Amino acid sequence: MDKNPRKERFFATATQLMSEKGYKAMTMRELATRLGCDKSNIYNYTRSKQELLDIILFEIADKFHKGISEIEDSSYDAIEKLKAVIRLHIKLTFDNPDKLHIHVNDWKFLDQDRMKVFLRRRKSYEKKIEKIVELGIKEGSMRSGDLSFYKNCILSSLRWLYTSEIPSKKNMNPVEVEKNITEFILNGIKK
Amino acid sequence: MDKNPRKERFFATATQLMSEKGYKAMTMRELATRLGCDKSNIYNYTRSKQELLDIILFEIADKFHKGISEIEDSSYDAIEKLKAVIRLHIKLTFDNPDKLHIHVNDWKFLDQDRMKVFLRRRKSYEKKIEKIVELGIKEGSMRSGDLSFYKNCILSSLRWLYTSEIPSKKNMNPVEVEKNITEFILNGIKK
DNA sequence: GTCTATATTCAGATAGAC
DNA sequence: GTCTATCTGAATATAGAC
Repeated sequence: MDKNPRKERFFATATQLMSEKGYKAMTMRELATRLGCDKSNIYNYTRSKQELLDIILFEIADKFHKGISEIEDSSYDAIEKLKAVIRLHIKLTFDNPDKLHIHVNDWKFLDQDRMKVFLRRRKSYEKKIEKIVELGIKEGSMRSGDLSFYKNCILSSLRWLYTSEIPSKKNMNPVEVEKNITEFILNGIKK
Repeated sequence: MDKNPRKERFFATATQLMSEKGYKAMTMRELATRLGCDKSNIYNYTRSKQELLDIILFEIADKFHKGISEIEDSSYDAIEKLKAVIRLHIKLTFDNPDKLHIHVNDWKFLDQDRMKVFLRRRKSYEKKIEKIVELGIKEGSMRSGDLSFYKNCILSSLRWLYTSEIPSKKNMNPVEVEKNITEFILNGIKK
């Protein structure tokens, strides 16, 4: 993204700290300490704490949007589309564990206007998931039922990847995780 | 619980506000405003904001502990035990949506010692879930696989009930929800 | 870019009168 | 139990010298 290594280090550190503490509990003072500089220096890299949050949240939101749009436009059948959604989540999670954590926990601290935009995009994303399930039911490959309910179950099943503690993911193999989660969402736990 | 109606109203309001805003973002000032009194009055009902959080978290933790222990000690087979766990979650969620929300989001704001206790209990709860899956695999009723992975998938599938917005639950029927979630966890989405 | 110093706001909590 | 007044600390952010 940014080729400036100072700025990169700043954003990496800020993201990690915000993920650990949560937006409200993270302080610019603590961030400065971790960076090894004075608090005032932070404002060389960002205008405000709000802006920091905004950048992280919308970067991830954009990646989800782009990913789901490509899946939607593909010629896959519903099951293949669902598998691709799972793959998308796994990839984004393993590439940006801290950002995903912030994405799911701290959106409510955006200021009013930006939050509206954010929630509109999230809604749009969820609608596309429901469309896939709807297609699956029509194709006869998925159990019929309430679309919103299935959407919640699917997204929820993927969510523990980024709500759980980060260290636990360190020695996990993304390909293996993808296989197992796909199996769980498609077939459940019963033999 | 408490027969004092003033105190009950206080705790109900505090719980609701803490669930809405999150522990850090909730202020005693705002709580006072919502109660229609001065901020200093709050300290007639609780010693501190910390204590408030502590009470809510451990009340719910105890209910989970009691519930899972009863299930563990039953003569049910693994599938029936898993169904009972799902039922337990649904019941607790519909009875105390705000407390469950706090339980999952704000435990990290407990102070060190109490957090240790809290996490130890949570770990113990999760172990009991894994034991059930282990039993299911042994009985041949559940697909074999990593126990911790299944535990995460199961708990995650139940979690959207209390992370999602409260109003959306208003017109849901707990019995219907239980049936659908059970079906999803056991058999997945594929037909 | 780095610092010191500071402005401003707001938080949790307490003292003490009624 | 209720209030007013206040203490104390900590937060975000900025000004300005080097």
